Amino acid sequence: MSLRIALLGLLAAAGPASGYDLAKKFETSVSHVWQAGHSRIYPELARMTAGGLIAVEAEGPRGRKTYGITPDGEAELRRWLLGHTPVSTRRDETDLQAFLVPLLEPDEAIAVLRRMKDGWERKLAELESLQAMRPAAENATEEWGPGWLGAYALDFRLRMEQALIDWAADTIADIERRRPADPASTGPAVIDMTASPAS
Amino acid sequence: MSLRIALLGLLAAAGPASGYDLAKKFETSVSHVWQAGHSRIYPELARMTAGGLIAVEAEGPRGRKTYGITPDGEAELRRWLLGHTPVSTRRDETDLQAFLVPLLEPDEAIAVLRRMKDGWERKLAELESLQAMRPAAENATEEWGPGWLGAYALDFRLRMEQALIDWAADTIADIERRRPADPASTGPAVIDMTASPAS
DNA sequence: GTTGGCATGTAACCGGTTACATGATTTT
DNA sequence: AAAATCATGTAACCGGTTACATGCCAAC
Repeated sequence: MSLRIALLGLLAAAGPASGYDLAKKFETSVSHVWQAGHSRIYPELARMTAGGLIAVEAEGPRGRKTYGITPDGEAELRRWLLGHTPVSTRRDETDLQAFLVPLLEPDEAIAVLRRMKDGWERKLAELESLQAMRPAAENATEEWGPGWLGAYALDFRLRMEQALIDWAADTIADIERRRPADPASTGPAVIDMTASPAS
Repeated sequence: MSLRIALLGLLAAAGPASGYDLAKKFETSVSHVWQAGHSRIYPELARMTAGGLIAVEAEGPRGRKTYGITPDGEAELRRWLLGHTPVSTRRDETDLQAFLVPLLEPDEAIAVLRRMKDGWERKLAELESLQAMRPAAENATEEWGPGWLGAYALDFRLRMEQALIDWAADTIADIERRRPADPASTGPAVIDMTASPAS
């Protein structure tokens, strides 16, 4: 259902668009928040048209179909936004890596965490440059409205990246603090299972 | 591939277990980080056994099969943890909601954000109580090892929840600041599309 | 006239969820 | 004897990814 909502949201906020347009928006603006390829978008648009949530408003050159949101579609979108309790089915590989990283030797764990941190820092820089690009009007006194779409989400993502970076830094520091000072103990890189034979 | 890694990780950290045991661990300890139902776990265990990553170590009462990780399995796990660059395919409905919330009227948006914040605060409290329950030994001077599994992940999740709560609080404040003071402008609850007809 | 971007779609596959299905053992 | 829990599996469905397939139009 979420792809449907994302599409309705884009049509509501930015006006009529074709499947191609929407796919490109998913690649650019929305990509930090949701991803979808055209191969899922086209069938979904067809189903939504059949369901009366959107309608073909115009047909263009290369078989281009421009879709617009219908009142039914707006109602559906509103219902979701107002009534939907977000079921947070987190399934990010990063979480899993955070969970399993203690299985590695300290030096290895630190190396892995450094790599993760580097990636997040690059991502953060990218998002910050995006934020800097936003027109000043949006940062100032402009009134509430669809133009704001994305500003809060960007802030949201920025905070997430920052939290990830902080976690990595603190975890690296913690491992270094605990690491046995004896260099000989940095032994063979094998998972040690003897310490906890059972749960 | 990630379910496979999660299963290998559990077997490496906590020793041999049955599919049933693993499914229960997914419900409890791992659930904050990764979810999987038994209907995916059993076939995956079968495939991993066929691939030599795990092996049936014992058979119990009700057809119970206890699996243990093999050297090949450990190697696979290590390879993933060391070499895997996390492809962060975030697809959390919360992100989407953050993105679309400006489509609502200020009052509505605030109500939605408050609800989200409440949920995260409950989750945070739950995680904090989990953290408090951890044996003191783990917080002190214990050496690096598989016993640490979960402590960093818990910290990770705590930081995420806190960042979400902060974002919601600041966003609510921002909307309130911008909201037109005139009560009459809190008009019909319809998505206004006139302000931005095209991207 | 050829390259590149516009534009739409389908098919195979993969991983996850929900529901179906069965039966053994232990506890009350 | 009944209920709860242990324990394993399969099937239908759904959503997403990758790859396949086609063709139009504009620019160089």
